[in-house]
Amino acid sequence: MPRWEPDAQLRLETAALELFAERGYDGTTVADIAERAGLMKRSFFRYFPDKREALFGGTERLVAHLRQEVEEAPADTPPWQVLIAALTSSGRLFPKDRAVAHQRQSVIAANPELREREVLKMATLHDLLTSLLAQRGIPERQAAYLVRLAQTVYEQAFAQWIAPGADMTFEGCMADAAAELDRALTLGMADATSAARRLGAGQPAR
Amino acid sequence: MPRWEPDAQLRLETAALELFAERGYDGTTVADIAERAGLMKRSFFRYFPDKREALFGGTERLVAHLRQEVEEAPADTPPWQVLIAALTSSGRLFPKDRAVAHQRQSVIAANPELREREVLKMATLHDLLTSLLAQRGIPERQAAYLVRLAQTVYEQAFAQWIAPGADMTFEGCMADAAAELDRALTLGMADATSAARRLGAGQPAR
DNA sequence: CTCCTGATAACACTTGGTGTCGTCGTTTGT
DNA sequence: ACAAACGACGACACCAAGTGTTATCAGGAG
Repeated sequence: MPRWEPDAQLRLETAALELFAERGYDGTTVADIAERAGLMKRSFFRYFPDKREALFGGTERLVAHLRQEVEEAPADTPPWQVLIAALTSSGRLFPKDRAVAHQRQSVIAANPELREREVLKMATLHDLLTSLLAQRGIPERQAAYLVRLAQTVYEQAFAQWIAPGADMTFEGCMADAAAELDRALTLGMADATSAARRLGAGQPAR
Repeated sequence: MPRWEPDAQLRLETAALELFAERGYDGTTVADIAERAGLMKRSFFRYFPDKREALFGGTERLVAHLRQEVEEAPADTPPWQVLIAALTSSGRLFPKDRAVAHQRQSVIAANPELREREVLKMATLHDLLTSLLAQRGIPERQAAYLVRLAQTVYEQAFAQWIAPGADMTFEGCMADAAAELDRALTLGMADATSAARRLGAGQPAR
């Protein structure tokens, strides 16, 4: 007979999400979370470096997935296609139950500290993807642009997928968001100093 | 004769930047900062909501500047041009001494907590600019894409401006970064589902 | 049976951050 | 010119996040 219940980390994650939803992030102490999970406050920090991380457990898997997808893509696949494919397939890592994802997102949106952490995760992902593209021979600053754009598509798609009501696969949401990007680029940059004019006029600058 | 020295906030900001550079962010307590500024720990929190904010004092001015620039732009100016113009002119708010900006950026880069805050500030700016564009009639999701792209140009330009060695105006850096964006869009998305193809075909959407 | 390992409780401690009150120059009103 | 309200700060108490350390006890290896 084991001395302690198994799955301590999972219990902590569940307890944290529940309590944040019930009382808010600020209204919940680490001791509260630990107590609901049947542990001591000190044990919480053996599983998570800080209080926020209890909500961001899935990040390592996402990082691993993206790294693998990009590294394994054929060398001649255009970078944009690599990014979109990797991000689209990462939808497999999402919880089966959209409601869980939605609740988690609500909790994050309700608290600046949590938003801060989420945004940092996206920035970390940005650095990762940029360096992976750089390894494929894409100039680093150009890679940075493509990654940022792809991440924004991803965020928009995720928001749409989460939304209650709409009943789409994540893949469908990604396709939608990418189409919207098309419109934004043609509409927004139509007569700026930028891509649209050069592409339209066939006149490479510089 | 005043009872206390004036400019307490400025003294705190200076002390914080110095100490973070000397001993690192973690190696510096709020009491240390307050002491160097000739105040008590409690007074620090009368000027800043938390320890990190001592490094981000300029944000309110930046927000005010961007809001004003976007709101005052003629209604028929294309959104991309509005964004780039607003961000470019915000270079006027930077410290005259590039070395100060560079040191500040080094301190931020050296600490995840500070990076977290910086990235949150950018996200806040993103929300602001997106809603300002939405007020101008740009569909919100398209606005989100344009803003993200413009912010990335801004970041790249700032990094280049900061860099020791290169001696360019911020305006010049923005132009450079925008040109790099051109190349990224043509190169990276050449045969994706996206804008480049449609633009190349001379087919304005909408 | 004993030793070792690993996960946990228990406890002390530092630091970020807040509430509160008293103090005393400064400013305002008359 | 004088009193009252104001404002910035010191001083102190307090809570919660996060860390270091030690003791405890299950199960596995020899």
